[in-house]
Parts: sequence; structure tokens; C-alpha cells
Amino acid sequence: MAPEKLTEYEQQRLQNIKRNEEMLAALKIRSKVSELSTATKRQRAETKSYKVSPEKKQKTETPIVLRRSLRTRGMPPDSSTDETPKSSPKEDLESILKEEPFSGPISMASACRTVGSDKKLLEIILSSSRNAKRSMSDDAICDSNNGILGNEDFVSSKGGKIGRLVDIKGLKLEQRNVARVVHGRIFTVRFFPARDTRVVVVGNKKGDIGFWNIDAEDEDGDGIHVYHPHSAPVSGILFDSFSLSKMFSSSYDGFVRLLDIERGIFDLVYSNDDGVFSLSQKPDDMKSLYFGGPNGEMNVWDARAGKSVFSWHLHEDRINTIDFNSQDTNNMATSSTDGTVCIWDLRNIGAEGPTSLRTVTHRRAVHSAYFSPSGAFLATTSLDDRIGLLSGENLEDLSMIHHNNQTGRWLSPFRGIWGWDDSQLIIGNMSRGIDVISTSKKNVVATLKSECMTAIPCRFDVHPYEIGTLAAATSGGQVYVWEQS
DNA sequence: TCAGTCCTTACCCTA
DNA sequence: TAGGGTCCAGGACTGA
Repeated sequence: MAPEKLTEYEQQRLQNIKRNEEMLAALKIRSKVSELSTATKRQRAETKSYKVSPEKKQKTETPIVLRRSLRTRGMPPDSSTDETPKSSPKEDLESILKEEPFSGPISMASACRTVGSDKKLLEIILSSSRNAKRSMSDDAICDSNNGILGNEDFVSSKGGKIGRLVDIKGLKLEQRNVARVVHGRIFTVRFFPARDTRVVVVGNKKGDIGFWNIDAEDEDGDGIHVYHPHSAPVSGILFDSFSLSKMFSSSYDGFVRLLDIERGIFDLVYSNDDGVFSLSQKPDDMKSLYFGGPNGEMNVWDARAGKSVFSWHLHEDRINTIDFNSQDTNNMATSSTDGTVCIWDLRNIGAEGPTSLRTVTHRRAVHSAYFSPSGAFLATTSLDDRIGLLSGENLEDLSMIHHNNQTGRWLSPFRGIWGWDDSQLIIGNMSRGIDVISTSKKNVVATLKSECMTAIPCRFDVHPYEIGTLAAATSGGQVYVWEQS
């Protein structure tokens, strides 16, 4: 654009940017940032770790403006007409050091942050995707929390599937199954839901998504490949059960992206200015996405229509998780920072949204609410140091189990997940362990510990096909994969 | 009542 | 090995 065509605001913005450049030069911040980038290349000898691509680290040089809505900034709607930037030098400095999300499709090649070819990884995923399509009609049933259950499931007394019984207490961790997949705090961890592969996918606070092919052969190095499709914490990762080469990811940056591995693109499917803090899908409807916002609102996005078809205000604060009952997929549970867990009936939708069937109140924020594999239980995890367990015909019975959930500021809050059946819950332990909670005894029956696990595991996922394979992720970017011995 | 401040936690990196 | 930096979560407390 020619200089004479710039608006007054644009000219002022350019002056700000120039001033900030001078300030950065004076403070030598660029060199410090460069030093920090270089520092991330340090490798730890004892574990597998990703290898950062040096040329990709230069992108932080671009001056940007933090993308936030007027509402989240506490500004009235008409303040957008005020063209005079009022940011202080400190705020300008902060905005420069932060990253603006890119509001378009991103190729995997440009998003890649690791050295080495990812060809092998992509081949494995595409091959697994093709195999899954062939076998899908036989025995796969998707579950939004615990993945996909096969045809060997046990059946509960209520007639529902309860997964496969496994003794979690017998799991072992070996050094070869330890890796630093990404840098920094992991918010989300998922197994790639295929029978013939063991690939862990994690999302961290910086917006990176890391893939770790646990059984990587030598030509694939450590099997770790990291991409950077988001600019803020990754709040959710979902695989399309009918096409495993497609993966949804959501982020605090307000974007929901669809990774299409066949096309090699992180496509943009949805964006807002407030952030997306939880992501889920109805098990029987892969064409709809459910995601929660910072103020208790939930959106339902329809892939066929390509737009948000519902927007409901369900809570007074952030929605942390959304989950569906595998036996009655119209039953949805949401957990919120407002201290409540609600179960909703999606068949009865009024002007205010779906009908609330049940509300569980905790004394502090609730960070998860997950239905058990059979749908007979619901487990909630709260910062009030309690794990709620709902049971009974209509989940009317509530038990509270004491558990230390005080993770503090630097760890992702614990979220109790279900094992492969209804009998056990898995949750982090502040003593660098993994607690196994029995739903019948309603207490911790075992704590998995290993010398290889040098940090506190906060987030977990169970492999949907390999019974006894458990992924535990930490706030330091490590992933531990426990196996049956 | 609301806005602002303070405090808590674990982990990584560097000297 | 000690100590500084991280930081964007969330609750307690304080004062207007």
C-alpha cells in the first residue's frame, strides 16, 4: 500500500511499530528472544525429544497486535470507532512479543517446527485411516471420552457396554516409552484411535500440536513431529472416527482447525474473539462440533451448514469439558469453572437451550465431567479436592471421593478419566504418581509410580484398542506411555 | 459488589 | 545444585 493512502490510524500504528522497534533495539530484547529460541534446542540425553527446526523459529520477529474482543477487554461496543491507540509503551511491548493467530488455512509444511521428514508419520496415519475405514462397519463404536470400543466389550447389568476389564495397577513404564514431545505445558493428550498404531498427539500452551509415533523406526528418528497451527493453548483434539486422517483442534486463540492429512492442511473451520476452551462431538454425529467458551456459552457448529447452528448460555463461567453419554447420546455433561456440572437433555431444546436434568455443585471450579464407558456413571473432578461420582438409574446417587487436586498455577488442573471399564478412574497425583480410584470402594486403590516419571502427570488418555496402554502428559511437555507388563 | 492485588503450586534452564 | 524465570489459573483478601 502506498504511504499516501494510509489512514491516520495506520500512520499512527506504523509510528508505534517503529517506536517499538527502536525500544526493542535499545533493550536488546530481540537478541534475548533469539537466545531463548536457541535455548529450546537443548536436548536432554535421557529421553527422546523433539528437534526444533531452526529456520522456523524466526517468525516471532513480526510486530503484531494481540487479537482480543472488545468484551473481553471490558470495552463498550462503540469504542471500536475510537481510532486513537491508547496503549502504553509497556502494552505495545507486550503486544509485539505475543503472536497473532493466522486466520486462514495453514499448510503442514509451514506449520512444522521440527527437523526431519514427517513422511513416515503421515504414511502411518494415512495407512491406519484406510484400514480403519475397511473395518469400521464390523465393530467400531465411537465414544467421545474414551475413544472407540471394540467387539470384545463386557456388558453391564444395565445392558450397556462397560469396556474391557483390565488391572491398571499392573501397568509398567519403561524408559523407551518416555519422550518430551513438545515444549511447555501440555493441555491435551489423545491417542490416535487406530488398532495398528501407537501414536500420541498432544497440544501445548503455545499452540503446538506434537505427534509421537512411539514405535518409530530408525529412519523416522525419535518419531516426534511438532506443528504450530495455533497461537494459544490447545484446548481440545478430536479425531473424525469415520476418517482418521482428519483431526479437529481447538484453542484459546478462538480458532477451531481441521487437520486434513491427505491435503496436508490445517484448515480453519471456526473462529471467534473469545477463545474456545472445550471441544467435543456427539458419538453418533460426526458432522457437529460442540465447543465451550469463556463465559459459559456453548456453540454447536454444523459442518454441513458450515456455521454455528446453536449458541446457548449454559454456565456462568468457562466451560472446561463437554461429554456425551455413550448409551444415550442426547445426554450431555458440561463442567464449568462456576463450580457446577450439569447434565443436559438435547432432545428438549428451549429458547434458553437444552433442558437441565441434573446439576452437581462443587465448592470450587470443576475441571472435568466424563461419562463412564457404559454410561452408567459420571465422574467429576474439582479444585475443591473432591471427585464426584454419580451413579444409579438416572445418575441420581452422588458420592464424593477426597483427592488432592491442588495443582497450583504451573500445572494443568487434574482431570479424572475412565479406564477401559467402569471400575476404575485414573487421575494425577502430586507426588509424581498416577492414582487409580476404584468406583466400588470409592477410594484410591493404587498409585502408579516409576523412576522414569520425573514430573507430575496431569492429563491422560487411554488407548482405545490397546487395552492397558495409557498416556500420561505433564506440564513440562513429557509424555509417559504405560503398558501392561 | 466489584476491581485490583497477592499468593499458591512445579518445572526448566542457566550459571 | 541453587536460584531465577515462568505467568494468562484461580481463590482469598482488601479497599473503594
